[in-house]
Amino acid sequence: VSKPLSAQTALAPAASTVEDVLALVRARGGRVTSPRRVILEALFEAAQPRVGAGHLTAPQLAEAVHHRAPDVHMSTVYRNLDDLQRMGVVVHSHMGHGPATYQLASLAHAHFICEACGATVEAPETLVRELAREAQTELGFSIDPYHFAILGRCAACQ
Amino acid sequence: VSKPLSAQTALAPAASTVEDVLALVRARGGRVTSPRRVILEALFEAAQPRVGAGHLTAPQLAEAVHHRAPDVHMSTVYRNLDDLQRMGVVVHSHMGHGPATYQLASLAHAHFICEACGATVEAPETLVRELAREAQTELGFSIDPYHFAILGRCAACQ
DNA sequence: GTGCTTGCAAACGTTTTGCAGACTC
DNA sequence: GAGTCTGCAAAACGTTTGCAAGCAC
Repeated sequence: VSKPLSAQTALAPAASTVEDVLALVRARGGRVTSPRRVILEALFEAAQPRVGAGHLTAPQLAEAVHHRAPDVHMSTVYRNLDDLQRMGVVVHSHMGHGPATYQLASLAHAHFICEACGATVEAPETLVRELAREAQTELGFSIDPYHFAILGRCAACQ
Repeated sequence: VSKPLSAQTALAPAASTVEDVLALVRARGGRVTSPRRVILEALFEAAQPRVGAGHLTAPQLAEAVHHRAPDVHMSTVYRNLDDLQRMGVVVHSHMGHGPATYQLASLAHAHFICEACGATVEAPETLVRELAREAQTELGFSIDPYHFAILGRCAACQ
């Protein structure tokens, strides 16, 4: 049984700047603090195509945060990730083994991960939607397609 | 002629008794020890429809093992799960949050898990096969459908 | 001022490791 | 006899918690 999701609000609509997200945070009863701002900045930075795939583990995020604000504590990072998820502006997913990764809700996408070379492939939306449709009609199940990566072997590694 | 355990071998064909699996273990270069036998017995027991869904976390498995053999150490459980996976007779998967779960390879199946009530729904093979086919034709990606559960909300909880 | 949020330290649960001795084949 | 496997102790790892002080609103 997973954590209570009852307090989870709807996911954030596309928000393209840190200040957009902070406005959402405020609108949803959260406060704007400097650790929170830095954490969101780091998540935005990781989402830059040149920088990364847009998802970071909590330790990776903490390291990025420490470049700007060395005093932000690990536990603050975890608590913020939790809170930001409850506010619907961040989502986490499980990519292969190892710790969960976090990303901005507005940028969430489904993943395939190659077990051999570690490559991550973004799943096309059509495929995701089709799976969602089938799970709904056949099982009455409404899937959360971004939460778990699908593992296997990429074209090059088969 | 002992086989290296470093390389993963093909998954085991249907093996319906502990002794069948142990024969496979021997055939693949593993030895038959009493902790190993007890661990497999516990996995078989969990697969009984009346007992459970067929998958246990490592701590759950350790507890079951301790009923029969209190001296089997936690680390032995982990090492055996590792070895048995390498020999292709056990697989693990990630079901929602929390630790990985292990099951007999011959009984592996894909899962949907309800985030609200925790119910686990076995995915119909047709659906799994279709997803596998699409991932292959559209992305050249060969999926391992049993490794990760798909989260969402079951019919009752939507 | 209220009460959300923070830093710190300590603990938690799961998993991995090094080692010497025991056991299977 | 060779090499796998075991129990033990210790540590690594990611994560959570209690608390008193600090800060946003």
